[in-house]
Amino acid sequence: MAERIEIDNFSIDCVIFGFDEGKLKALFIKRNTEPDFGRMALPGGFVYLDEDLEAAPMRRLYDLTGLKNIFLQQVGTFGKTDRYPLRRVITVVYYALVRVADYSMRVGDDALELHWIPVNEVPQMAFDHNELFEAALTNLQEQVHTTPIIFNLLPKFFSLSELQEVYEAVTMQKFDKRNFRKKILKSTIVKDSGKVQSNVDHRAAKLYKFDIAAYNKMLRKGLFFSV
Amino acid sequence: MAERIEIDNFSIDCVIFGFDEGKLKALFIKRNTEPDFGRMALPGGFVYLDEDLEAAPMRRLYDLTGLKNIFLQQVGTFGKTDRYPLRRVITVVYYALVRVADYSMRVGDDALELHWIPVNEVPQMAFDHNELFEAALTNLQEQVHTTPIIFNLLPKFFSLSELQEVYEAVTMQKFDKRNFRKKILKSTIVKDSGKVQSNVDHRAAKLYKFDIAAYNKMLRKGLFFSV
DNA sequence: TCAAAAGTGTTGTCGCTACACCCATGT
DNA sequence: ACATGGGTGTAGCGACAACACTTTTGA
Repeated sequence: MAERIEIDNFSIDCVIFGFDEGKLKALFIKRNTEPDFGRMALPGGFVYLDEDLEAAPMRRLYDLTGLKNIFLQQVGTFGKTDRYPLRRVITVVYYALVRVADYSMRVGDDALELHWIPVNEVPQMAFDHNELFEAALTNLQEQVHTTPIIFNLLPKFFSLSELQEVYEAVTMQKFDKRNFRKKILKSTIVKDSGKVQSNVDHRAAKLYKFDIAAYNKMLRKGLFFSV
Repeated sequence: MAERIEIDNFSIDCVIFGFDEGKLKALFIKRNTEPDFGRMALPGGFVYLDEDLEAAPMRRLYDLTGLKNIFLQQVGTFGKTDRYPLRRVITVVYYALVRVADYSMRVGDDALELHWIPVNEVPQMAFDHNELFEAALTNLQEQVHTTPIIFNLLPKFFSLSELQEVYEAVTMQKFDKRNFRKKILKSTIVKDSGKVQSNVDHRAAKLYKFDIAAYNKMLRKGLFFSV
């Protein structure tokens, strides 16, 4: 295969969110090249000339995590002339939602260190990456109210308590257990899977799954989901 | 001044919205070069290497309309490899909201024809511009529910009926007059200007103005505006 | 039997919707 | 006087928030 050409003033950066140990976390890399050697940064890279824009973050994500077909959302494009010190680079920011259980840590060709960090503990990053990260988090928090993307952070089968925990982690609010369950069940976007938890040392919870058909039908009728 | 360098695989396109004759319209150009000669298209252009990203749509808008400091919102970035026939071009879409009364039609260097067209009558456009336009319109319709950007479409002083008309044009819904007025006045985001309409052949309406200070205070208290 | 989390209803309040008539002004 | 849009209040209903105890299960 011929060498592919990168568009060298045009990049993508990814904020990879995952839900783990009751917290919303994101995946960062530790830079091993100048500039900003040793600083944390968002995983990113340049877009190939013959590659669709959305294919670039997909490719980067696959390289880093081994995951395919994960949920990706475009956040925005950042293009101040001085945002990258070496030359003019415009970047498109995406966020991904992954099920941490499915994830298998990889180390790419460049032997990057990877770190999952809770979203309220992210360090000072390279370049303008803190700004990019905040934009992604804000976008996620807005989306979550009107769209059921949060299911991308959960395994296929989940309890209502787990669902509530994810919502609480993302929105940074607490919800009342009874009201939360009423709202979710009334919306019909989840359905009983018939399964229950196993290997828990207390009463096993019922497991539900996301009902995408019911959700789409709801949207077509002009209703919106909201938590 | 030295010739400025364009990044020739990176452009911006603008959807310029205005409110006129009770309708939401947008400004289109008729292409006078190949490819797609004679087709309607969104006004756009390439980004200069030494120009901040947001400066590019501002510049284009000034060239076309003579307006500065107008409201601009980034919608998204489109980058399929085949979206532009001549070569790989990634484009960032913005929309602008203008007061049509302030607008003075200009014809640029390239003697482009400009047309204001109601948003439900837009023709088949060049390239993927219909898709870009739909993305902008959808974004505007979503924003309008949570943010008072719609005031950018109105003159400084406006009646509540005019405000209602704009909301109806943008959201494509009808509102009840009494309920609408209650909601707007309760929100405190408009205040009485003391003025009234003149040159109308019926009872003159009170004129209001947008109260940005009250709006910001409202946001800080964690409330959201919604129509 | 204890610990730990699952699961479950009711009441009050507030906000939204639906709805029709009189008022002021210019011609 | 008439035509045109400006301006106003209420009642019913549905959605949401607040709130605490019993049940199941495994250790």
